[in-house]
Amino acid sequence: MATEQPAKTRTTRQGLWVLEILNESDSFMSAQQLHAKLVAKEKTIGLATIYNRLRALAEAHEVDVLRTEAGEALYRRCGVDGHHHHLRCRRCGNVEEVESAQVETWARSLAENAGFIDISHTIEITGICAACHG
Amino acid sequence: MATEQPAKTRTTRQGLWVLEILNESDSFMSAQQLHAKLVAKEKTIGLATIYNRLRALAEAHEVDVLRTEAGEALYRRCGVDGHHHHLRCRRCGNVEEVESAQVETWARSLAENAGFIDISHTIEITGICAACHG
DNA sequence: TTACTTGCAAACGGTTTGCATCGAG
DNA sequence: CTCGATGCAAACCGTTTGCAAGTAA
Repeated sequence: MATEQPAKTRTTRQGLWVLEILNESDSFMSAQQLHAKLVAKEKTIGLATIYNRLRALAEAHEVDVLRTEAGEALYRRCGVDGHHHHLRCRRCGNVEEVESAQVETWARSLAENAGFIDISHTIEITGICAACHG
Repeated sequence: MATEQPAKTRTTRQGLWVLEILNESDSFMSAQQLHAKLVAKEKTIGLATIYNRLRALAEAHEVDVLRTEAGEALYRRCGVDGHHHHLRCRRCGNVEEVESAQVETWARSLAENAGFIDISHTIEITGICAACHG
């Protein structure tokens, strides 16, 4: 393994703040929510910077990205190791993680059988959670 | 309490055009692509109308909607009966349909066990197809 | 006739970008 | 000192909406 250092990302105060917030939370958040959290912490940072950092992190696969039905992007720090999917309540927005080796296998072999390579997949299950329809 | 009005959608020339295009194609398309196809057929119709129709159709579950990574909405006529998912090539954009009762069951029971109701799900598998990496 | 539909144009909301300035290396 | 990072403001882009005119029922 090469001691790859192509990541020429400079260490800036703002960049660290963004990571800090991402690390503090274990659920998806939008760029604007992240910005709000920093403002709440009295950190001065521009929205543009957040979008820049987030895009860089996404390209480097350091965060996972998903889109809400409204077209808004949600980000979350997500180790490449723990691949999983989400069960989200459409009412309260709460997200639970979901894993299933079976489904992972199904998706992979299906695509392989079709001659695909470099396979990836996304699964989103939504509904109204018990607390919300109780 | 509920003054339920049934679908009181008027039959208009434009509404029919939109359905016509949706019926002609068996793959997802954006509102703008749909508009372009109508223009190509010398049909005069406003983009706003297409968005209106499409939104109404989506609310009535007459079309399926999904979002591209770029946040653009794609629509497709899709009978409620034939629920299926997609295997898409990231290079050529080709889409194949995929079905699996197993996975449908898995998704449903998973959400039910978590106490969810009104469950729905989306699965997107992507990769590079045989023709593209051959 | 009634009131839903159309469609132009303007508003919107999330995201990206131009560019002058800041600051890490 | 250099060159990437920052962030305000403005551009972008897909989508929604206000409203006057058109039209199905």
